[in-house]
Amino acid sequence: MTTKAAKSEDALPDEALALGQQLCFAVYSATHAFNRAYKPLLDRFGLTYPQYLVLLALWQQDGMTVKRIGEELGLDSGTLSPLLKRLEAAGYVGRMRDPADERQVIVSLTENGRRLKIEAFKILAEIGRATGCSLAEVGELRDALHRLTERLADSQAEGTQTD
Amino acid sequence: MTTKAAKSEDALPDEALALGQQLCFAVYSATHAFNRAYKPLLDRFGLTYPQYLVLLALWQQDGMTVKRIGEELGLDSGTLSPLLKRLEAAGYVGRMRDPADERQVIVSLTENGRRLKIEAFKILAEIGRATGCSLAEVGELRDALHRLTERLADSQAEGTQTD
DNA sequence: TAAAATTAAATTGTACGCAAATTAATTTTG
DNA sequence: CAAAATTAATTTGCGTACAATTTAATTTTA
Repeated sequence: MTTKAAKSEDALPDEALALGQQLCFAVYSATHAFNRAYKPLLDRFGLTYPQYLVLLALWQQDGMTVKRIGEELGLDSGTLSPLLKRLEAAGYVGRMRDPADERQVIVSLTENGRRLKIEAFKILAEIGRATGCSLAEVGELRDALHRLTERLADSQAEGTQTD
Repeated sequence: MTTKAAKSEDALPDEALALGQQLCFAVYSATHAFNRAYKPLLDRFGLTYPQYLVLLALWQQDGMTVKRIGEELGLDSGTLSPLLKRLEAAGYVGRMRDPADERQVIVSLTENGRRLKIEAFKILAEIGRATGCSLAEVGELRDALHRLTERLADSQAEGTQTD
């Protein structure tokens, strides 16, 4: 009588809570695995992984504002402000107030920052090798994750509605 | 002559570096999306997501050592020690030195910690809804991520070899 | 068995990541 | 056009993460 779960309402078995069953934990673990894989490759340049993401964004489009970079990466200025200062101190980017709107700060690659792009292709290849995935597999998994991220964000937006 | 990329060696196009193309960034973004989705659900209990992961682990197997929990979650004692102190302060776990080996600290659920497990099923259901994935989809994506994580970890191990 | 090596946690220092408060500049609007 | 509202960055405070160091306990081994 006491052995079978409480309310039959959900009927979720105990194993449903196991870490290995959780998609969120699989994502969380993969993030850490990527971080560890990138670390030795980025250490040579004194970069952290989030800093590298900012450079990836700037290599595609130089001269973005802090806000724009935040939109690209899903980070807020509270995270980016100190990070960008470190990137500046490392000599990879410069920051200057937009003369047309002094509230905004424009972040631009330095010569060193631009030069680093060549190295990024090597890092990319190295990581690609480490994943052991075909381009097709990478593409599928990436797209599935993007859809997942989108749905999670959407459901957040719903919960925020003023009804 | 100057327009076409440098060494034909890799022949990776510029777009290969785009954030949207990166599997690592898709994983990174999904992690943040999960964190944001969990936050309002966990705030009610004064829990962070990593703290919740520790509870998930303890609900499966109570009374683990710090090291064992670290192996389950892929975290080291530098992260877990302060985290577990907060879980203790919140009244969800107790910590005590193993009398048989005073180096080890055994972490056990309190009555409140055990009670919370019921709520976890609701959180699980809520997140499941937010992902908008079928059980089959979740399973596939999760397994693909586990394989990816494994391969990344393996390639790390290789790089550490003393050859 | 005493010294050396190993092990488990905790601690320290650096860097995200985010919420909330602050500051400064620009828009809105009354 | 001046006050109010909004916006962009910065700052502050808290909680991960992780490397490196420290402390204490246990094993190894000499």
